This record gives sequence, structure tokens and C-alpha cells, in this order.
Amino acid sequence: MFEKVGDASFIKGEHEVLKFWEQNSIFDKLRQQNAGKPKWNFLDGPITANNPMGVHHAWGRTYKDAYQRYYAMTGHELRYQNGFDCQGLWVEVEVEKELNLGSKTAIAEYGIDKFVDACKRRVLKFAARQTEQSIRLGYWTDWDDPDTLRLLASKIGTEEVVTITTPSGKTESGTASELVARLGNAEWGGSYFTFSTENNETIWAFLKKCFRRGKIYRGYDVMPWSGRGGSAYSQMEVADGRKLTVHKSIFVRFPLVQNAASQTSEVLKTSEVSNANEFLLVWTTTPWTLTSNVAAAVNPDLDYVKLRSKRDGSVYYFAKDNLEYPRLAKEFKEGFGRTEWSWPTGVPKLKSIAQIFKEQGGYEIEATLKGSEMIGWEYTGPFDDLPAQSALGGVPFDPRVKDKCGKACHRVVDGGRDFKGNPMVVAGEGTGIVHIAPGCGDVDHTLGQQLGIVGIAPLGEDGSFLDGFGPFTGRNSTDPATAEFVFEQLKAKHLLVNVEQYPHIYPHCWRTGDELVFRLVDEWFINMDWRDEIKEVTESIRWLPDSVNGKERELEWLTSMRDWMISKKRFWGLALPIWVEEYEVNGEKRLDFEVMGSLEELKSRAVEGWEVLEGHTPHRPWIDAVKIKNPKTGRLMSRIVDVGNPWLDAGIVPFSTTQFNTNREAWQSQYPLDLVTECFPGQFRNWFYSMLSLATMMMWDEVSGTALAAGDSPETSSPQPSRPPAASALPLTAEQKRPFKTLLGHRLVMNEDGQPMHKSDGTAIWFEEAAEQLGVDTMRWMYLAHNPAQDLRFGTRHKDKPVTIETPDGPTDHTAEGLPVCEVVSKPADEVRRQILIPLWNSYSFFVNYARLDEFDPLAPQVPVEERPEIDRWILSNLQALIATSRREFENYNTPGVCSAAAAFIDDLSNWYIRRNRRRFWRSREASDTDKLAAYQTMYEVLVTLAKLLAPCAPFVCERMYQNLVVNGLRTLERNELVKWLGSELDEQSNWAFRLGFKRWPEKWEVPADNNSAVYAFAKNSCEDVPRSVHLCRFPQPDWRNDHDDGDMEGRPLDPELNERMALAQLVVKLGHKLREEADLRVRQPLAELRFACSDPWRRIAIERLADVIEEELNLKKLTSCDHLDDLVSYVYKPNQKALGPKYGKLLGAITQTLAATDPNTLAPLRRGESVTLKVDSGRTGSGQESQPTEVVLLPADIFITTQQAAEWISTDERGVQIALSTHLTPELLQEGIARDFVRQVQQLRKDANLEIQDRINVYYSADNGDVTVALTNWSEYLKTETLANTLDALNAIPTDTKSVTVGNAKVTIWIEVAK
RNA sequence: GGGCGUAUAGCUCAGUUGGCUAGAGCGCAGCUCUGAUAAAGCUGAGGUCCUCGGUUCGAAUCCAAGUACGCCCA
Repeated sequence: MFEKVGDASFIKGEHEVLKFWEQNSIFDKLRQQNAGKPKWNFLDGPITANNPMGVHHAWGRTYKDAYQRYYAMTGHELRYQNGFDCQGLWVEVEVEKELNLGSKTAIAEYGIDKFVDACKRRVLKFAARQTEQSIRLGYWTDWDDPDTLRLLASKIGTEEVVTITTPSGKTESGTASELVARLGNAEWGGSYFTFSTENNETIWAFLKKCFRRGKIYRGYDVMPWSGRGGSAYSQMEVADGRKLTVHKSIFVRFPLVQNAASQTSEVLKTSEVSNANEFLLVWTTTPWTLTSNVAAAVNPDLDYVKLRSKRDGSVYYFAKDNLEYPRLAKEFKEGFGRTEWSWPTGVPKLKSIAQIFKEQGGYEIEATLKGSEMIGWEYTGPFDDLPAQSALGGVPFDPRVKDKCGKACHRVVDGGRDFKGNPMVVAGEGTGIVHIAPGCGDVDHTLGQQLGIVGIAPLGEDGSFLDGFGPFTGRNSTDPATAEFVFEQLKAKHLLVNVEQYPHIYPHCWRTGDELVFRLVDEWFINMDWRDEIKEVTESIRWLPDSVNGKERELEWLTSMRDWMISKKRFWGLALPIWVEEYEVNGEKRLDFEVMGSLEELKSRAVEGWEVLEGHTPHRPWIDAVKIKNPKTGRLMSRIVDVGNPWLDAGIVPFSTTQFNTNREAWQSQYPLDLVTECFPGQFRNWFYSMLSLATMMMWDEVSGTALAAGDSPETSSPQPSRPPAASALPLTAEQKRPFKTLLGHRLVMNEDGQPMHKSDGTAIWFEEAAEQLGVDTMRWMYLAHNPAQDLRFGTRHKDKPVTIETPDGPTDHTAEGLPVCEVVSKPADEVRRQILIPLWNSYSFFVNYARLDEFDPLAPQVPVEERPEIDRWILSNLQALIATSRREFENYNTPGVCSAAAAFIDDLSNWYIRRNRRRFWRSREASDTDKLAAYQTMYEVLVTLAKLLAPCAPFVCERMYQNLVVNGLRTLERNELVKWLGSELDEQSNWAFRLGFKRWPEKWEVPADNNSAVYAFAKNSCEDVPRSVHLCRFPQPDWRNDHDDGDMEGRPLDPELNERMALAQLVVKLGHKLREEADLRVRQPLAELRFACSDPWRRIAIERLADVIEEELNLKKLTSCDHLDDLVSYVYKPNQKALGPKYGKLLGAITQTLAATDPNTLAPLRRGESVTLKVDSGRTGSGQESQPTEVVLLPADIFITTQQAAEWISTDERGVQIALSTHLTPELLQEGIARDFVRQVQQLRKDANLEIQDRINVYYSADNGDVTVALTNWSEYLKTETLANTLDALNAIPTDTKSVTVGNAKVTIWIEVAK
């Protein structure tokens, strides 16, 4: 029998459910149940195991869990693997902080091995933490035991042998390092870790393929560089660290070499030319780069001016449009595009160039010329005295330009165009003459390469000037004092024109916050000239949601991206498997390198150092010891010290986690994966990009027939039989290469105002803060119902309001990291709870609490659906629609569709079905009351089905409903009976059978000698398999009578007509409520009659059939169907444009006018379904003559009829239904209204007294109003029945502490006592 | 500068192939109901559908231009 249902207590309930799942191994049972079924493969994007989860992580994880639960309930075998991202700078940064190491040298001194072990420890620690958080969210996957992870973390770096039990149940021993390197392998189960040897080695295989295709190269490029981090940043990382910064920018002048101008410019030849004192005007925000200036670029098509300063007669050249250009005028007013990027206070508005020269004594424009005329002019650089400017071949030496030096290259050059064809030099900011330092900027570097001029790279690894830069040597490039020093020098040389404060968005190191500089570096790259192959793969993937245009965004990135920099000069990460030897032959530098594709290959090639690596993971520092022999020279090759870009780690997982290297058949059954879902901003150039690239390359030399068959039938997810190699192996199609079939992206979690939440300012909400205050079912629903294409405005963390939360381990006011737990307010969560979860719970509790009283038996024979009342069939029909919608939307990966349909259903259930049927549940028990039984059975089916339908979305509350409705509900024996019969207490298994009322008969039980016992008979007769958890149930199927695979297809099909009829009834009720409102007539006051008219005969009959529903809901004595309401109302006729437009075209305007002017009586036949002919004057024709009136035949369908006025009665209309409500109140009606008021007040008193719903009472009242007394006397029997009163008496002796209440228009004092 | 996207009620957003009086939730105001009580329902106020053209009998919807904002790229 059901247990009584009290308050929802959602959060407490969630903890109970978690315990239930764990104690009963429900997840394991689900996996067993689905083993061998068709596969559905989800691929988890690895979460960085570096910090605890916030609410922003929970969105994606809710998707991941909900879709996996859905596919499990629809009978699929799933991979169930979570992933942790483990390697890379993110972790290093935090470990550096933990260990208080400030720099790369400090780490080297500390010991790379110890440092790497510390990184592993941190990853394991937070993997354990995130695992626990995910479990709290209800995320079901093959989790490692968090305690095992913590044990491994504590033993990392020791030689101690540790024994662990893997998630799959195996017992394994080894050092922590050995075990950790194998985490997540297919035999052990559990989450994958990107630091695993398998993951790293699979990347090696990828890089080997790149190498075989000749795509790996060492390049010199100017990259953003962090001086403190000692590392270059890739294009991807830079975008994450942009900040608004104020730099000192300067206008500086480069003296032109005498006669240079007049030599080339046609314009200047003919004008009065002064050969002295002519300058290029140049502007820069990075003054330190002037030391390394080599050239000055112009746009040949742009107009330039020759300006003479009146102060000293100097002449300046710069772009004409820049003279008056309002520099950063928009930014001054509106900021730089983000709220935190408003114009910095204290920074003055920028001056235009004209203004600068005016302030310096005025100017005049002497001539205008094209940029093309300036190309080739020679100038003198600002720091030509530095030795570096005279170094042949530049700095560092480049043999291709060994005869040139920096200062010999100083010329005006064409800035050229970018890859899209846009000019690199444009008017606007600056001067239209761009200072080019090929060693200090990426554009400069590219241009320098094109022009064949030398480069001067001034900075060392720490961001300071190298030798050869005179007084600059040793100075740090980002130090403001260095800029000041540049200004001093320029001033002394009379080259400084103006210094100003210049705010702009500048890249910063996202970890230290330091400014990045552009530095010439040698890094390793993958040549991405095979981007078209990746694009094809991209095209073959389904990108959701549609509105985000993910495919286009990815393709755009693939078009514009540059070669992929994969190296980083750091410690913790993938050891790039590149071995090199650098040497000189005849003074020429040579670089030989090889890429190892596996550890096995490395071992076979290793000539020394293998013993150092043995027993360790292939990480620094151990792998650095291994040397191989260079076959060309016979000398040793060493590994480059760089570690890999972490996106390689995440990009390889479609292969490394699917046994690509170890078990091709297992891999084939999973590839391509069905779904990937991740928060998308940024991932188009990160994870999505890396997966697409790596998959394309991995599949490059695979062939169909031998390689895979999965792509052959992309629509099915069943395992493919392995096939013999095809006779003719074909190259793979993009569809076969793609790593996954569908990608579902979602946007970001924001605060209440739509602004990002930051850890640093205390606005970021930690997962448990939200979970234990809002409830995770609530959060999950909020995530699942939200449009993934839009940011989710989660709510606000009040950092000044600490709170204490309940956890399974007791109350706490801080997180595991020691941060205070603060109040979290979330409007959308409150809305979900109020609109979805509470109505659902209330519906459930209403049902259970009455079903208990009536001892409703779910196993009682079903009242045939056809025999149930219309309203029962209506809600069941709606349920069918909901089942179909839910399945469709889950399979479209559109949970908002599921949630909105479910929300509408729950609203119908609670605000229509239950409200309309309450009285059926209240009736006293009678065995023959099949109507009541039908109500119970209907609601039981609705609630059980709902629990299953919503189980993927709100797994906790659905489990609680299911446990009570199904598990408890089917239990028909009392526990003590069973204990008596067994003669012992119940063990776990028999306890379960007991809860099922013996629905599952355990084999091991011995049949008692007295097998005639009633208990045994019952158990034997009802041997049926009832799943133990809602999550072990099949997802409901439409039109199936029940949930079992018994082939019973007898349907309960959707009845759209019934749904339409009920919608009409709801419409009439809504209109009736509106009229009552207008006439100020409360619903408790019965009214005599409601009349309605409707020209559509079907709808008229529909309303008639539901008259009882409408009468009861609106408290009416009579509902009358009428042909027309002519004597009560008047009508307005409006054209149906959709019908008339196509028929009459231009005449429509005239018809509308004519219709408005026509006597309504003429149009009356339309209401009877007849047509009417109108003469319509179509106005003037083109020739200006009066046209002949046109005869227009109007059909009823051409016209909308609405009600306008009411006489005596009140009336309204909507969607072609007109109603009129009688407002006339007879004494009888008034009396009944008084009686209903009285009942209501008594019920309130019952509630105030906390009476049980079945308690009987005595009622007393005192009224000095005659009408009330008469009414109560006349209605006394009714009153007693309604309030379960034995007596109803008028008394004058009013007890104290009673209040008088309003009944009708009178004041009455009522009090009650419990009947003896 | 280029590409993509967005612009509808105070706020957050729907609005399907052009067609009825442009909708929902929240908020606000009022009312009702309560034998579901952490309830619930109803009604109301509130809109130049960013602007200006064009196509059409008819445009929030399609086309063009512009404005503003967002994202990406440079």
C-alpha cells in the first residue's frame, strides 16, 4: 500500500534517493539489463580536473546525463565514460601557487619530477571531488570510487605498492604511478584521464601520421609570449586573456633621407621641395619595438598629405583621412564593447592629429599624394645606433638575408593585403604609416618574410632585451620604465612628436595577468594545409542547435586559422614525441627530426636512457633521458623539451577511449560516436576543432572495408559485424571519418543580469551552494528547459550572506576548499519549482492520500477505457500525445521541447483534470463505484507514466513517485505476516520481494511445506517483473496498453477530437470566469443560466457534450445551446482575410470597408451558415472613371463574427463561440450562495484545526441576519454532508477566541468541535 | 575593416509556409478559489513588432538600405 505523502522536501528527498540508488546498485542493474542491446555512444568532453565544479559545469552535465538516461530507458547499451582533462598549463599554474614557485627556474630547482607528481596529485584530487559533485547532480556514469582516486593521489611519487579495486571489479596492484597511467582503460572501467599513457600514446600515433604526411615542422614565428610564464601562447589561448589596458602610445617621426621624397613623387617634383626636415609620421602603442624597426608600410591606394608644421618648418607625411580622424571617439563614449571595458577614468579624450599640430603652433597642408608614390623612400630609423641594427642577417641570424642589416632596410614599403584581400594598412587609428618590426609582431613578421628584409628580435625568454641593444639590454619590455626610457632617447634625438595615454584591448597572460609581448620564437607546428579535408568532415556532422550555425562557425574558423602551434616550453603535459639533432654542415645549420608513433617504436629505437623512463609515465623529466640514433649522422637525437598543446589531449579522445590502438573491433562498434555536447563559446577553435582535425588525420590512411563499417549505416547504432577486408579498399568518406554524428552546443551560465560570474569577485556559484539550496531536480529542469542557444541567467550569489546547508555529512557553512557557502537566489529555479515540480508533487500527493483512504488497489481489474468518463479519456489521450512528443524531442536532442510539453501536461493535470474530478475522489467508499475506480486508475496511470517520462529530466522526484506508486503500491502484504511465515527477519533480497508483494519470486527461497498457504498462492500467481527503480523501466511507448513486452498492442490512441472538445469547454469556462469577474459575481454564487451559440455544428455539439463540466466549473444551474443570441447580444462581422485575400485580391480593401458600413441584419444569415451577397464599390479605376460595383458572395467561412454588446445579460465571445451569462439572482440562488460560503468557512476551520480529512465534527454558528439563518436552515443537510458534520446548530452563546467571517453579505460567527 | 547573428510588453523571450484583435512567463494592479496550501486560477494595464524604402490584396514575417547591440575574425 502507498505510504502517506507529506511535504515535497525536495532536497532531503534527493539525498534519500541517492542513498537508495547506491545501496541497491541500481546503476549496475541498469547496465546489466542493457548489456548486449543496440549501442548508443556518448562521448564525454573532458572536464578540467583542476577545481571544484560550479553551476556552469552542471548545465552540460545535465544534458549528458539526461540523454544517456533516455537512451538507457529505450534499451541501449551505453559506454558510460566520464572524462577528466589532466595536462597542461591550467594545472601547472595552480600547482605553482600551491608550492609557492614563482617561475620556470624555481620549478626546475624544485625538481621537474616532483613537480609533475604534484600535478598528477592535484588532478586526482579534483577528479575525486568532481566525481562526488557529479553524483550529487544525479549524473549516472561509470564513476571511479572517489576514495580510490584520493588514495592514488596520496601515493603518487612513492614506490609503495597500492592495491585498488577498479570500477569493473578487478583488483589491481602496483605503484600509484603505474596504476594512474592506466586509469580508464576498457578492462578497468571508470573515467578516462587524459594523462593516461593510452591517451598520450594515441596522440603520438596522430603526430606520427602528421609526420608521415610531412605536416610537422619547426617554425620561427612571432607569437604572443608570456615573460613570466616563459612560454608562447597559441592563437586559441590569447583570445581568453584580452583585457582593457592603458598604454603610453607615441607619435614619432622618422627622418627621410635627403632627396628621397622628390626623387620618386610626381607631385612633389613639381612643387617647391625642401630637402631637409622631412619626416614620416609614425604611431605605435609599443614603443619598445621601435628599437627593432626595419621598415615603414603604407597603403598604396590611400591618399597621404604633406603637412608643414609652423613651429619649426618640419614636414610630415601621413594619411590624409587621419588628420581630422576622431580617434576612439566612439569608445570614449561607449566603451570597448563590454561593460567592464568602459573608458578608463583619468584618461583624457584622444586628440586628433590636426589638434596635436595646432597645439604645436599650427600647420598647413602643402600637397596630397598616393601611398604608391611614397614606396621606396628611404629613411633613418630611430635607433640605428644599436649594434643589432647593424648585424648582418638580422637578429637572430638568418642566412637568407646574410648580406643585409636592419638599418640598411629602412624604406617605405607596401603593406600588402591579408588572406581575404583586405589592405593591411588602413586609414583611421594611427597615421596610415605603420612601423614594421619583423621581430616584434606577427603581421610584421609575415610582411618581412614576403619582402625578404631582415628581422630583429630583441627579446629573450624572460621578455627582456638581449645583448646587442645597447642601453636597452637587460630591460624588460613590459616595464613602464622601459617605455619612459624610449621616450627620453627619442626626445634627445628630436624624434618624439607626442606622447599620450591610449586605452585598448590588449592580450594578457590568462594565468598571471601579465601583458603578453610578441616575440620571435622557435616552436613546433602542424601545417594545416589539409584544412579542406577537415571541412568535409565538418560538413558531415549535425550541429545543434540550428540557430547557432555551428557548422558555419566551425568552417569559418577552419578557413581563417593558421598552422597549429603544438609546442609549449613547459613541464606538465604530453611529451611531444619529436627527437632532433641540430648540426652544421659547411657553416649551414641543419635540423634532422623524427616523430615516434608509439612507446614500442621508441623502445626499439632507444639507444640510451630507456631504463630511466621504464616504470614511469611518458612524461618529463623521465622521457627526456631517452635518446635515439640519427640514421643520417649516426649521432644521438634528443627529444625536444617542449610539451604538447592540451587540446591535443582532448582532441584524441574519440580514439584513445574507444580502443583504436588496442582492439579494432571494439573501436568499430563505437565509432563514430553518436553525441557530443559541450558549452560552445570558444570550443569551435578548441575542442571541436581539435577533435575534427585529429579524426581527419587519424582516418587519413584508413580505408573502408578494413578500417571500419560504422559509417555504412549511420542511422543505426547496433554493433556492426566485423567484415573481411574488401577486395578493393576505398578511401573513407567524410561520414566515415567523422568522430561524432551530432554535436549539441549550449551557451554560458550568467548571473541574473546576464553578466559573467567570476570566481575572483565572489559571484561564481559553486555547485553545492546551488544544489543544496535550490535542489538538483530544479536545477536540472532549468537547464533542460532552457534554450541552448541563449545564455542562462542563473541567478545571484549573495557573497555577504553566508548560509548553512545540509549535506549527507551534516550541516556545513563552507565548501571542501574552505570557501564560505553563501545564499543563492535564482528566479528561474524558483519558477521551475513553483510551476513544474510543486504542481507535480501536489498532484501526486493528492492522489496518494485519497487512494490510501480508499485502499485503492492498482492491481484491481481495469475499467475499460471506453467506459470511463470523457474527462478520463481526455487526460489519457493527452498523455499519449506527451509520450509521442517526449520521444520525438529526446531523439532530436531538444529537451526544451520535452520540458514545455510536460509543463503543459502538468498544468492540465493539476488545474483541470484534478480540479474537475475532486468530487469523484471524495465520495464515500462503495465497491460498485466504477466511476471512482476509473478516476483512480486514470490518475494512477498518468502519474506512473509521468514518472517514467520525466525520469531522465528530474530523476529524483520521479524515483520517489515511482517507489511509492509502483513499489509500495503493488505491495499487498504486511511485513509482519511475511516475517511470521518465513520464520526469520528479511534479508535484503527477500525484503525487496516483500516490498513488491511477492511479484518477483526468488529462486533460493524454499517453498514452505504448507504450500497451500494463502501467501504462497498469491505470490505464485503474481510472478511478474516489476523494475525496482523508475530508471530500470522502459521509456513509455505511445499507444501501448502497458509497459510490458507482451505484444499487447491494443491501443489507447490519441483522440484529437476529444482534445479539441475539451479545449472548447476550457474556453467557455475561461470566458465565463471573465464575465463573472466583470459582473463582480463570485464563483460560489450559483447563477441560473449560461447560453451559448456557435455556428459550427460540430463545436456546438462538442460543447453540449461537456455541459456538465462547464456547469460545475462555472457553478451554473443550466447551460443552454442556442441557434443565436440575437435577443441578448449584437454582432460584429469582420472579414477573414486569409480566406478572402486569395479570392478577391485588391478588392479586399473595398470589401472590408463595405462590410463595416453594412447593416448587421443584412449579414445575419452568415450566422446560420448561409451566404450573403454584397455589392462592393471597388473605387476608382486607373483611368479615373467610376467603376461598376462588384457583386461579392460571402460564405460563412469568409467572415469572423464577434459579439459586441450585451443587453440585460452579459456576453462575450472568442474563436467563434458566443456566450451570455444570466446575472439575475433569485432568492433561491442567493441562499445557495450563502450555503456555499458557509461550507467554505467551515472547511477553513477544519484546516485551521488540523483535522484529518475523514474526521467528523459538530458545527455551531451565530448570525443576526435573517437571510443567512433561512439559507442555513434550508440547506442544512447539504451543509452537514459537505463538511462531514453530525450536527449544525445556531447558538447565541459565542465562545471566546472566535472570529466572525463574511457569508454572503452578512457577518456570521462559526465554530466547530470534533464529534465524539 | 570583414563575416555571422540579434532587434517584438518594464524584464526574459515565443511568433512555423506572409493572413483573424501580435502571444507566454516573470514583475505590477485587482479579483476569485482553496477538501492540492512551499498552493492555484482569472482579469487588467502595458507594444510606433529598431528606422526608411520595396514586393504583395495583405508584412513582425520576404527583399534592399540604414541604425544599434552581440559574437567571431583581422
